[in-house]
Amino acid sequence: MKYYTLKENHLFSKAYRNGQYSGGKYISVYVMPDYHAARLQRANPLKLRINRVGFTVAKKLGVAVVRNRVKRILREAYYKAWKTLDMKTGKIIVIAARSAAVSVKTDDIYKELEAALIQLGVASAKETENE
RNA sequence: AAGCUGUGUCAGACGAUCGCGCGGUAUGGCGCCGAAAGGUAUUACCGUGAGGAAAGUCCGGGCAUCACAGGGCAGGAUAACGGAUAACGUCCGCCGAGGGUGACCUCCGGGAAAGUGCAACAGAGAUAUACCGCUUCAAGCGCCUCCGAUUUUAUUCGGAGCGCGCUGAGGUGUCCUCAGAUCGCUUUGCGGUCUGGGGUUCACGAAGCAAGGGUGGAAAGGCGAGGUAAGAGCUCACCGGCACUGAUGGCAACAUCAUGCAAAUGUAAACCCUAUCCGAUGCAACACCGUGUGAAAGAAGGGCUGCCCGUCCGCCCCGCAAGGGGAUUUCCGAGGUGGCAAAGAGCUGUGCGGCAACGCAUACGCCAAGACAGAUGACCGUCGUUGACAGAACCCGGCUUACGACACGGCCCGGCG
RNA sequence: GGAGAAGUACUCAAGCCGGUGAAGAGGCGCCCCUGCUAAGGGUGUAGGGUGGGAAACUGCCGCGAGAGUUCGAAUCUCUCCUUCUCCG
Repeated sequence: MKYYTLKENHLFSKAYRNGQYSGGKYISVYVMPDYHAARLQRANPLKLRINRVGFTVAKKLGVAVVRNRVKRILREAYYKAWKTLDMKTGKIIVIAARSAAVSVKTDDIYKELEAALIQLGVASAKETENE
């Protein structure tokens, strides 16, 4: 388990209202601190401290098949970021798709997500530290 | 070959890497989150993992709850006929009507001789009429013919005619023309939209008739002959229509033939009538757990949740009383678990029955998605390149809508034999 | 997921138990008022497509879309599309 899915609607609206924002051509990213991070860490059997992530795809983008596909690509991009970058934990992250994201590949989404996460101070590249 | 038409099948495949949901086995944990109920990893392996429409939510069921055998009213649905089905507004067959050269397709396709309503405008008249018209009779006028009188004749007067033609004022419409208002411009005249005046033409006595005229979606069937004062299904032939008439064929709708009839505008996707069917609410139902020392009603009522009847439950106990106790009913309740997935109105093959929908029998045949921010993706290679519409949410049967490719049958046209 | 409601001109809308021309208001144009503007008053066009005409004017289509019933549909019936509301 690499993240908890964010379910509560009030947390989504709180993230939109109070969170730090970074937007690109395909996605928008909102980040705010998770006040329940300590309790969730204790609840986790492995005592890991992980993020809560929400993926948002508006109905405007298309029918259910298209929306599901976009959501999968966003999730794939987050997995890749978790593996390759040095991520901070105990955050609430909301990743929202824009209409341009319907017809692009994973690499393009990932590049934008990486840039946004670094800009917001959530992640830093591992490779640069090693070099 | 092109076009059209009907039916059926598939829904890209294989391989490599990374990754996801669920189930099982092993591993691991016995902690943590929560008031409680309850929830929970990690890793490895194995199995499994969206559709023909999963969609629209338009019908029909299953299932669940409402204490419920039943009856009536209201309300709703369906509508040729026969079958299929758990059921249906679905499917099959068939009948009738309509469309197409044809294969074939389409039809909310009962009743307007039970009743009510509606049918604008136009038109003389809209479910019954008589404006024009045609014919007869009568009045007046004119003409014609005949007779009589007068007169030399012409002429004049009177009478007669199943003889011929015409019809005063007022009001209405048509056409022409004039004036005014207003608008436009190719601006001092034309055109458009209105209002008013004048002139011209035609018709208006009674009875009969409904052929002809034009209006309209619709004017008491069409056409020809006879018939008549003029006419008319008034009569007849042919065609058409109707029938709770008969015969034949068909289970039936119906078809054909015979016989009879002249009452018959359209509209029931207007009310309505007839026949058949339907309790309501939907998995956000509902059950259980948990939580509140919850709230309300309270000896009246409650209840299938539109109404009425029936049925059922309750209307109790202590006490002289005040009062107390218990029963009953209703409502709220964050959250969790179940409902929920595996197997049934299932699929496939074969045999039999049936025109078919489908049914019966059989195989030691096949089948295991299931969440709760909601699981199938990314990238690379090969197959010649590209894959349309599109994501299960309690479960089934249909319908409708969206849409790619392929196969098979058939029709039409042209050519050849 | 389920249950409903509505769609008429640029906007708000009436008409929706069928009948000639689809009300009305705002907005918009013009005039008056003012040195100018706003406000106010008066007045006019009422929107779109297409055909005739020089223009005034006028024919046809058009009430979310498409079929059907009817002589005739904004209105009745069916199927789609869009928007909104409620249940949690």
